[in-house]
Amino acid sequence: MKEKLRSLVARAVDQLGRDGTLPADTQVEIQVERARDKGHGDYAVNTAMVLAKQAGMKPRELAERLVAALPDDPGVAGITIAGPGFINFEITQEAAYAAVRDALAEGAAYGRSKLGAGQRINLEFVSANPTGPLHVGHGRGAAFGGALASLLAAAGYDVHREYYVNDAGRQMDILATSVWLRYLEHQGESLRLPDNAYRGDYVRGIARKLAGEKGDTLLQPAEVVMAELPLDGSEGGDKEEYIDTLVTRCKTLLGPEAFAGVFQLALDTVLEDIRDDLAAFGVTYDEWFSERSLTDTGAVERALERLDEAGHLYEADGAVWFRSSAFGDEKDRVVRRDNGATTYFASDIAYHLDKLERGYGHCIDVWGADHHGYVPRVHAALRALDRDPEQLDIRLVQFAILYRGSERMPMSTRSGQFVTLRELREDVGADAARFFYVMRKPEQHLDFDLELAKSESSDNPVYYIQYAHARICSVLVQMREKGLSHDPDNGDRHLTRLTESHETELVSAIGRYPELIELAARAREPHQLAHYLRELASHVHTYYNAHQFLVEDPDLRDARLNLVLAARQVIRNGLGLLGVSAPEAM
RNA sequence: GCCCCGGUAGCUCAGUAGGAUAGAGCAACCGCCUCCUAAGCGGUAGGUCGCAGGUUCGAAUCCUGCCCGGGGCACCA
Repeated sequence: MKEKLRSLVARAVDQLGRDGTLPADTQVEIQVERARDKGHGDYAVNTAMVLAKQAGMKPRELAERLVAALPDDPGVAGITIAGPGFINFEITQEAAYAAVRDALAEGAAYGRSKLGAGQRINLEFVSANPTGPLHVGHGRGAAFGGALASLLAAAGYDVHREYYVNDAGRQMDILATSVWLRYLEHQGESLRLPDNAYRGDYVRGIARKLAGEKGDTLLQPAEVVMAELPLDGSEGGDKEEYIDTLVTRCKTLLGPEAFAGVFQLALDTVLEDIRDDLAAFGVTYDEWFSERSLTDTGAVERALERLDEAGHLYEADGAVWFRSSAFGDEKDRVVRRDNGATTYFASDIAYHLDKLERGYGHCIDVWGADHHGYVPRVHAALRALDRDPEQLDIRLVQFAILYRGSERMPMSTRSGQFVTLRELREDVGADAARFFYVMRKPEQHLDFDLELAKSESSDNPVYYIQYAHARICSVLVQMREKGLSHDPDNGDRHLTRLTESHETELVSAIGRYPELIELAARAREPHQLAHYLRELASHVHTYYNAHQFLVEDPDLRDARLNLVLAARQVIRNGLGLLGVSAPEAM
């Protein structure tokens, strides 16, 4: 309907261009909006106000000319000019009921759009280091990314969900070392855990697994392992230097092969945990992309060569630097350290180049807000490689802070006292967790109230929406118990019986769903869907309280059932995109 | 110091590429279950949209400056 109105107005503008009211080559983006106020009809167009200046006449006057030039359309019931020069359209009941018809006919496909036209999008999200279980901060990225992926897919994009696995580098070495130290403990050695070691319980778990597989073959006396180390941070030394020394010693004592074994066991265990965790959260991936593979295949070296050939690399202080400041970054960045190893940033350049070369014209990265300083350098790298930085859309997601009542929950992976995503799921349930995470726009800090998420009350928006769905299901159960049946075709023939204000509003809300999918997808804002669903549920509850659906009159009854079943379909579809279930009963 | 995000009702937040009288939920107060699940509904009350300028037919929305809160500024990942 929105599109139809747009084309009607476009034709009117052309017409005025031909008769000289407007400049002949007038170009304007015609904005058709849902009227916020019922008194303003169903749709509003502001074109007259936008073009008033060019036309050299008052907005209302131009609006009148436009209206006069509008072609007739059977879906339009009335046109009025209001306010400063809005053209308000009222659509016919028949056109409005089409939403109910479509929702029932299209079912799960209702709301799907061709907006994306099959364009391939690579959506990378979570990508947490596999150094431990996901915590609640990652949960927001998972819920947001998962919902955005579904939303974009519903809007007609070909979405590829990807997790970038940081399976190389220092942090993973530290994890492997931490596992080995716990293993030594498990074998009866007593030693002091470094400040910077990973100390969560899961490390002990991996250590036990290691002991189970390797027995005491990896055992070394604690005195040897801990001999002549520098001072640790808490001892007045440098904790980074301390842990690095220990990592090096670990590699030496174990030998490259055994160390690689410990490393791999730690990686596989943690990654499997993450994968299971996300799957239970309703988030799945098309690809788990290994950072290490970029080094193994030489992709990192190739990327650096390309930068070098283009003259964007230079040496200083024994390291190789990328001249990112020439491409909008605040300073240059190291891509190869003085010890010869490439940096994480170098891998990231290769990774993003790889994504583009795999044929994704558009890439979306979902990052934690703490990585925002990293954005300019990645864009700089793409620019330096003659790629359009617009192709990489980086969405930053702010922190989620957990509260239990008024108590703020602490979080720190290193100390091991974080609240894991798994714990959160088990506490409040996956449905509530996913909804709460996407309810707020991503730029907004999220106060996640555990008590509220768990409460089975009207305070809780998840249950409110799910309840609307369950109530409709329950009506059908009641219907059968009363020995009645529903004839959808008959209902369809009598949709015009739905004239109550509660009914027309619900019809209108259902009709808005496809528009909302496009809007939310375009803006990459799943929270719009969450808010819409709350509104839709509100219409359902209001209607439910105001009117009986299972009335005597079979025509009216069938029509009402068509309406609420259409609403149920939209709730189901919408919740599905957010990864929230739509229970039949509660 | 520089960069990013936020500042809208007592609280938590929406506000759809600047649009008509700024909206929800919670909390507060008043009502509604012999009737399809009260995990619900109706009503009342609640606002200098952080502050000051600017842009224009029109600004919570765009621009500039300032104030407050959160985060980030590694040869870590």
